[in-house]
Amino acid sequence: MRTVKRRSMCPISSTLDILGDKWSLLIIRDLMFIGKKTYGEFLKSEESIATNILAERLSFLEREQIIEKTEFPDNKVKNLYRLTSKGLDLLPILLDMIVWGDKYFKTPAKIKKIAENIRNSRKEIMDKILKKFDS
Amino acid sequence: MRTVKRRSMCPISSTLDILGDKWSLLIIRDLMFIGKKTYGEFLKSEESIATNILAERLSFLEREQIIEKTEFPDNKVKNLYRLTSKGLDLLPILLDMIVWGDKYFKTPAKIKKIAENIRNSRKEIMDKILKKFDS
DNA sequence: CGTTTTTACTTTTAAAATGCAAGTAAAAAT
DNA sequence: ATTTTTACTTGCATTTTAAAAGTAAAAACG
Repeated sequence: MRTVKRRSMCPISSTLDILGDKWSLLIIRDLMFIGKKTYGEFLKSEESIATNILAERLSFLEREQIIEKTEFPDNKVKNLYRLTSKGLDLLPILLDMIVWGDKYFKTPAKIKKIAENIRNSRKEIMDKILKKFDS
Repeated sequence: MRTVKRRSMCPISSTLDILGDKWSLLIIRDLMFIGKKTYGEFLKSEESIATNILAERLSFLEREQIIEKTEFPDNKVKNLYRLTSKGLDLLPILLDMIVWGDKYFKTPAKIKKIAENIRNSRKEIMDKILKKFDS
């Protein structure tokens, strides 16, 4: 089981201790923006995460209380993952990454529009996305 | 030599293709907030990066044009690293990580104040930091 | 009701990345 | 002339990641 050792008291360092890898924030992206909720859906993402890595990351993020796992209604084999408030608080970081990534990489026109929208109306976009997760 | 393969056209994924590890953003933190500029200074950071990893990351970030290396004035053996505008554009991400990390980890009082300051006056703080790098 | 399919993993093994310690080479300081 | 500083590189062990195959229980199907 993966354990977390904080390398220092620095908040940036500690954030990276948990999220500093190539996959964790993609899972959170899928939950935050794409509406994915199950293991099988995460597995189908374009970036092709390996199944053992996905399993390890999901259980780690759950242990860190960034996501939580619940049962799917009327189905005992399917599980439903969702962001906790701690996970939802990562929204600003993801939005900044969209803006930065869009500026320095070639992206589809659709994404360019989203990035511009974030640059112009960050607060409104944040509220709109968070509203979807109101419980 | 480390090469970058984009896993997808997603800007978040592409950002992580470059910065999705435990060290790169700490080097950028040292440049952005701590005023470090040389190999030896980065090496002394509290998080104890290994010397070969530091060397690899510096050359990778240079190749990605996030930092640039110049000669130290009046010293042929010392090098001076600095952020490019592409590197400076990572400031929002780092600020968000300070806020998130501070919220969910125990941090020194000094950092708590900085995090609150970022939450209340994000724009002003950004301008202030960027002004230091005006060239 | 029996068989197939779906779902969510786990296991195995190979490859790559990271970490640690020691070594190097040129310039600067003494 | 010798020592120290600076910026790395090299070799090797350990850890992490990746790819592929396997498992087990529930659900769907005929």
